[in-house]
Amino acid sequence: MSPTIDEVAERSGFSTATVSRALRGLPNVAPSTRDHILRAAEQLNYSIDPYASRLATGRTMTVGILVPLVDQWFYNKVSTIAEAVLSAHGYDVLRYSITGSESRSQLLRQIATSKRVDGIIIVTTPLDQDDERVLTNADLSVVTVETVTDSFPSVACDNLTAAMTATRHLVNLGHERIAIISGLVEDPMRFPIPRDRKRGYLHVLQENDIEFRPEFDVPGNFSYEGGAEAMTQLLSVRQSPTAVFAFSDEMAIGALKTIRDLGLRVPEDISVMGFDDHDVSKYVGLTTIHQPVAQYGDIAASILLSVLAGETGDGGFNRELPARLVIRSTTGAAPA
Amino acid sequence: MSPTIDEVAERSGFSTATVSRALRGLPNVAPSTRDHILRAAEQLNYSIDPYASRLATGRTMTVGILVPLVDQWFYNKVSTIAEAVLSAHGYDVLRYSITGSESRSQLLRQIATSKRVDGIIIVTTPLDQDDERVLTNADLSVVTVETVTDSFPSVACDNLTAAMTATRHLVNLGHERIAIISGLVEDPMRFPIPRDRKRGYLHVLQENDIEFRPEFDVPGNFSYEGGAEAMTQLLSVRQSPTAVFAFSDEMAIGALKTIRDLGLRVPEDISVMGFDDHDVSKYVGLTTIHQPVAQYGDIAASILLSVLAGETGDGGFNRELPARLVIRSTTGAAPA
DNA sequence: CTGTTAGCGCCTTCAG
DNA sequence: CTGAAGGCGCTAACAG
Repeated sequence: MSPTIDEVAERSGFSTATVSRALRGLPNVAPSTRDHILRAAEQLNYSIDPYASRLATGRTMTVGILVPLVDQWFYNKVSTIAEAVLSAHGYDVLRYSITGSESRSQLLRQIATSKRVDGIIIVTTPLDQDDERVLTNADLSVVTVETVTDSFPSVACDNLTAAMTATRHLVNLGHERIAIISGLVEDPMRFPIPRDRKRGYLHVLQENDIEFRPEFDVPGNFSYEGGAEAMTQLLSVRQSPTAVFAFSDEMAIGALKTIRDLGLRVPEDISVMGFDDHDVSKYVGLTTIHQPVAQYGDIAASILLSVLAGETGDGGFNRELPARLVIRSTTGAAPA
Repeated sequence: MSPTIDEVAERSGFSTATVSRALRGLPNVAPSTRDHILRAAEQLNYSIDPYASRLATGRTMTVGILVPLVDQWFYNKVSTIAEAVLSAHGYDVLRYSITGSESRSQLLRQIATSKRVDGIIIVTTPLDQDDERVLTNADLSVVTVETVTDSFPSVACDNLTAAMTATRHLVNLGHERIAIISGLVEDPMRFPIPRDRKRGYLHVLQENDIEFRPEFDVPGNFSYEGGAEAMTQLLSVRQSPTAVFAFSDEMAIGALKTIRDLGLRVPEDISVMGFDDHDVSKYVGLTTIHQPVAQYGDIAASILLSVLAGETGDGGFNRELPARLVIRSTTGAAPA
């Protein structure tokens, strides 16, 4: 079996209490004593049992990351970065994903009662009053990404403005028949992001006296395939769009395939723009809105760390990061 | 504070022992008793403290997944799926990624002594004798993916054959100047995959009396960018290649960009093929070798689960899954 | 079928 | 600066 703290105590000639202090770097241990103990631990190849430690301290030293659908670039990026900074600070991280069957609230309640984590990063998922209360009552530190509440600190970009920028880009190119490939086909949770982006789109349409056509709003489920399907639907409309703004790069790329399979040219016949700036977008020449996804993970993790460290950063700490237009080759002047 | 087992015992009128048994679904509990206890637990919103439980049982009910560089499609896919099946079976999962600074062996040793996991899925990473011993001594159940040892069960495809298939496809199209964009620039761990694929490539070259040109082997680091850079290097060679076989789709896509930026056409001027069948590949029309990545995660998790359950499946259980050529539009006849 | 009694390995007062 | 002792919440024999 692996060595316990008692063996280290015995070998070093000190009590387990002193060994515990020494190993954790606490004060009130004589330097020579500490050396002695560290050496003994080293020789025994000893390592603190994290679970026993947790039981004794009440701190789990693990945090959760909650994402809606883990198999998307955005979520992978955010969680990967967050994991890296968290684990660099000694935390274990558990990824939770909301699958179809469990509702967000159930999962949240389960996490809250499971005594498994000290804190959690909630990505993109909206929270209602109940959810917030459950989290607060469970004494969990929480940070949200791309969703804001008035209870927890958050990191996000201004989706409304970003969508306006995207739409304006298209309008400025002379497009008037501009469609959107929006969010989820079924959206029981009412994700705020697609809504904000659509509002930005509508705003710019109105600003330019362009009438919104309901058939120009087709959901794409944030997937390649969904984007491709949405596009075939959009192209089947009489007076089909000359430009499409997809709410994620994956959907935009799906749309591109549909367009090209039909023998249409991009951007000569139709312009396409995405949102996110997926790692692959640069390589397929997709015009898009770049949002600092990696930073979301980085900053969210850092905030969570400081909250866990007890640094009471005056409560509501909502960071808004800039998004920007990246023009590549899938958008161009509207056809004559 | 959250309720403890004692409170449930008190409220239900049974001892903690019986409560423990009832809650875990163990036998030797009268149905009515169990009902009673479950109800009490429910009312208290009680949930077993996993860390206390771990301490008492010695089983952590958590497993690790070790990947080299987590920010790649392949690893995300494998680990996401594996996480899903593992957590469906009550396990927590911790992702470990080998970063530049820590060596594989260090990490492995750390994991082995950390007492944190019962088992681990090791993806793509080669293991030497020492590594294997460390893992075995720590009494960890291990399953490997895309790397085989004679100590642990594994899942993989036949990279040699798959690479031969890929190369033959190119040869059959009339190509003779076939380059590869291979693995890591620096490969201290000596990953077996790029080696196997290169062997397959060389084999087919030889089979067809095509001489291997060393300048036709450029590493691409398995990234979009690396693939793009490798391609510019390949195109700067006198008598540059008419076909390129990249060892991952990301690299192939990077290469495509370089080619097109230079005004060359694909596949008329140059053919490109990848490996993996990345989710995006279908949408960019990339010819590639499809390997069942999701299944790797699924099967590896299942095997690990059965090993953890003590089902001694006669030791070496090496599953080899089929890979297949998927012809799309980036490969074509060699230019005249 | 149920309860009692020891721990699991570590941390934390509280003395010294 | 160091040690003794009790307890974190749960499980595992062993009795009954």
